[in-house]
Amino acid sequence: MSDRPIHDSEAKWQEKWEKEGVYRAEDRTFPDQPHPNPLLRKERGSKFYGLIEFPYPSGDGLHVGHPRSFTAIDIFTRKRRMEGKNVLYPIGWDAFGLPTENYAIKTKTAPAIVTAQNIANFTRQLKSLGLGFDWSREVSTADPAYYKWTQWQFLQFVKAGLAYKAKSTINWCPKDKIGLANEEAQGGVCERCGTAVEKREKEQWMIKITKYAERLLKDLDTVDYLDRIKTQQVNWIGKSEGATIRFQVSGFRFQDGIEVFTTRPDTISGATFLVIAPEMAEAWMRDGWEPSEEVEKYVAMASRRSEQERAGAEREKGGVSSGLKTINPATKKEIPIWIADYVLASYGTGAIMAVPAHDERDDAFAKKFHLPGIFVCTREKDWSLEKAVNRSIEWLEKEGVGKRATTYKLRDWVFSRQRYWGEPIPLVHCESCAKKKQKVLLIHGFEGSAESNWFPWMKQELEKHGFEVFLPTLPDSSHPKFEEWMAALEPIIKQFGEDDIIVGHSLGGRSILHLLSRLKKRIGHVYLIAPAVWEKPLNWNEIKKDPNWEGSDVDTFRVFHDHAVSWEDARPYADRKTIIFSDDDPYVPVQDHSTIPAGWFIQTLHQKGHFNHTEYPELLELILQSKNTGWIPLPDDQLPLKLPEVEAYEPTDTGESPLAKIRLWVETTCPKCGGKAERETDTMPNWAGSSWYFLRYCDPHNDREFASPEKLKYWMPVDLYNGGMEHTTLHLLYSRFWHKFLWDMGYVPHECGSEPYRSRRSHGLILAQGGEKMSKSKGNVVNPDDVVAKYGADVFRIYEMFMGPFDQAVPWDTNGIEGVKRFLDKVWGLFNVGAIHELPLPDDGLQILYHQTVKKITDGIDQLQFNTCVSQLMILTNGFQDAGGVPEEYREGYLKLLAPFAPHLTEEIWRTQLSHKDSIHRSSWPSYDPTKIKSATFELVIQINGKVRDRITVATDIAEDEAKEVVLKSEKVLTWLAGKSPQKIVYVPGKLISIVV
RNA sequence: GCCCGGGUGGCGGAACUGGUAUACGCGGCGGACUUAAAAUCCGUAACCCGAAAGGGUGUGAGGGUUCGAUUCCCUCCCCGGGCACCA
Repeated sequence: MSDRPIHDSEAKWQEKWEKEGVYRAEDRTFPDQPHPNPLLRKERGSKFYGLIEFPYPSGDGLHVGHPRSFTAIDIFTRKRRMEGKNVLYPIGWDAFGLPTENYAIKTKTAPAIVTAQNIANFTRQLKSLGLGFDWSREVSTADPAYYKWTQWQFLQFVKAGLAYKAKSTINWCPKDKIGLANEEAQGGVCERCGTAVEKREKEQWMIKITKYAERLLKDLDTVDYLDRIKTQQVNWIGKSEGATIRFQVSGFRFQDGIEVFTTRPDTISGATFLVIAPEMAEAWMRDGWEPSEEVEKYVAMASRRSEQERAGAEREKGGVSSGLKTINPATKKEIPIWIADYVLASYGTGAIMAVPAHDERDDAFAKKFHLPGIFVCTREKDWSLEKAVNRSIEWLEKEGVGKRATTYKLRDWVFSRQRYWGEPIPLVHCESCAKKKQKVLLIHGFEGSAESNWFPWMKQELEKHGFEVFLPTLPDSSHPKFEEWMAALEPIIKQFGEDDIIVGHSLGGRSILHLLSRLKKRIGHVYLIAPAVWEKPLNWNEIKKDPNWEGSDVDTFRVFHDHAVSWEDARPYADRKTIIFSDDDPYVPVQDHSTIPAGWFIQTLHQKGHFNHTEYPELLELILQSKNTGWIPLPDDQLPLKLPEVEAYEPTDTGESPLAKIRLWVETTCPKCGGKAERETDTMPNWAGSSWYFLRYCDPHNDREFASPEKLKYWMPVDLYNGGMEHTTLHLLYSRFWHKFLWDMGYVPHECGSEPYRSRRSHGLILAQGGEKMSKSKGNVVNPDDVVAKYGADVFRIYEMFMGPFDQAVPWDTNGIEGVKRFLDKVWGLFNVGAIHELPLPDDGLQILYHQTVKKITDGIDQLQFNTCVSQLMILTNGFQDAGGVPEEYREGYLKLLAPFAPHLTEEIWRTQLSHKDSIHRSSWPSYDPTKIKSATFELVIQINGKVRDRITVATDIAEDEAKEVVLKSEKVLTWLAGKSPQKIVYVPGKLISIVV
């Protein structure tokens, strides 16, 4: 018997597979309509998209943890391929990031060069493992052809008003000299180096992920994630429902009072004082409040303290009286206002009402500062908590002192990094554009006027914010003539430019589409509010009968409406385009991107009616997002904005990115006005490029779009996504959010669904031999290269699957791997013993074992139970060995079951010994015969008083009476019964008989 | 403190909707082959009592439901992970 071929054979097949394109995914067209609920959609159509978190190509090379996840999904996708699916299993590089930059600083090598070297090494390592990646789709986030689209997508956030620059307190790591997101500074220490973070004020780009909090929470119901992953997401989003209550402040010149958030408004009578966060007090001081010296001292001290110190071990509550008083609206009693840092500025409203009787923290604070803690229970004894809360909110709303409110722990995403090795943020700051006065044109609808609905209010509000507002009453709006309206509007728009804004309601919204495509003039931002553009052709006879339209001149409206509009034609002439629907509108139903082409940002406000009220603060808020800040997006044709080459990568002590030092790069011209402008010097975080890479895999070489809608429609959503638990809060949340936004914009086709991952699983860590974490400093790191060199890839793969349950942490065991090697040696031996004509014929036992194994592997892989799959394959292998060989009729099936686990060895046997031309990995998955899984007889277990006393072999289909009869005759049973008669006999078919005496 | 996991032989771990606890692998022990060793193969193995047949005990601890509990319920202990002054 020859030795099992390893290294030469493995390398040979790896090359051959690549040449033959065995793992190449084939782009096809979208075959069928997916079910609207992704959970029920299952794996639709002919495709299967399996995804692993693309690795960060660190200088240390592949860790043994990477192959655990990669091999698992490799096995899964190989099986799907053999089941006839068109499989996409791609690989790429999360290539931007700090370690590379730090290495570059140390060695004075360009990060791009370091990255290229690391990628080459990772590629070599991954290829040596025989993973069935489609290498033709390889992407790298640091490749300008890739980050062009990361930048472009970021600009879509800017244009939709979801990105903004704000001065915020950031977590500053003094060692790495970098601002960290809250998520990266958990526990008050830097995630990377463990140094305690400081608080610093810095202008940062932020993305409004909080706007998506509710959807990110609710849509978890539509995906199949591991429960603990869902739980972590839910906790991270941290929704709480309750009320905001406004407390009037006597003697303070800000008339708005103080708003607090509480989940227990029913306890308001017990509120004996208010507490505000020091940051709030600081803000008041900036606005002119002059507190006592003591307060000033306290606030200054609190702002110096880091989050970590504030949340520190003892949690000794500090605070100071503000000297201000307010009135408890329930008891009408005067209560004091305190300032204390146990109240967080960033949660709720930054202020609380303290109810010592109900809240431990308030109680501790009250005791320490000798504040009153009266207990007044407003809750009727038999009310549930929910009812009490609801009643109290009703009372607050009736009194006009408070209202129902929901808050989330989730904060906006701090998107800026003051570092070199990341995507440059493609914005320039133009002083002269910032100063320009912007025009707004408000267009009313059918039967409207400058005095109707919310127009007068909106005009006034916008003027307060410095806009020049045009609000014409259009001719004869009850009997609108198309050309007359156009003639009234066109001269106004002719004065408009790329900074200006048009807002149209209903028929006015429809008119915007006409105006843009007629005038072909570029406008800044258009808002179509419940635009009179319907998804389906209108049935005019029905409209005439509709009571909502009663008394209206439907015929004239119809003539106007017959002038066709096109979303597509209008699209190029407005830089930003927002459509707003009300979700309960009698005239205009909510539309989505199945009818409106990509590029329009569709928002649905939870409003009743057709926007006929006099005030809409939400609309105002949206329009104010178009207010020019002087930050100008680069036009698409100037993307990618490439990272300039620099000599020194050190971040600066001032907190600015190294890019700020390159004046030649920073100084540029404004793409809008052509004047002098300066580039943004911050770069994007790692989370940016990894938020959409799964979309790029669908169409990795596209240079006109980040991915074509056709390809996205075919491949998305990802069917199975596996990654580490360390990414279940941040990466998973960010990428879900990013994807939802692109979906909202229509760039991800509607058919894909708004959730990127149909299912998400997680693998456990691989620990070092003793059970502790692997780390370089402990010197207990196992290098995959060494394992592959010694045993080959097949053994390495199977060992990693066999170690323990996939989702649990397991320690590496040098001895354990030997068993796997023996297993594959045995397999090889089975195909090398004697001549083929000496093969045994299958007996009953072997037949059952084979069919059971097929079933077990078929189900087991789908459930990611790889460890038990391997043991079952070992059992079958032992069975064949005992029988003296593999019976002819099981040879191919057996090999195929093994193929996903040991792709090289099985291919070697398949092609060399069984003389197949095509790869085993493109063969079909074996099936089993359910009737051959059960044996004709089984061992009936006999229990007497719960103890096993005998076993009798009986026919599988034995009847209950017959079984009982046989059992009661058994000698052992008679002995144990000792003459007594059974009180009860329980029969479990196919299993046992339990006799109670 | 709160929320998730998880505690099964010497070790990694199996056990379907409650139904023979310890599959498979490692390691151990005994044997075969060999001059010898390695490799391979065969056998053995939870613990206690017993020469054996056999009996008893046993899935972190205690209790409960059940003819029957690793599995379901209650209380508690330990380990791992996440969140943590979130009003």
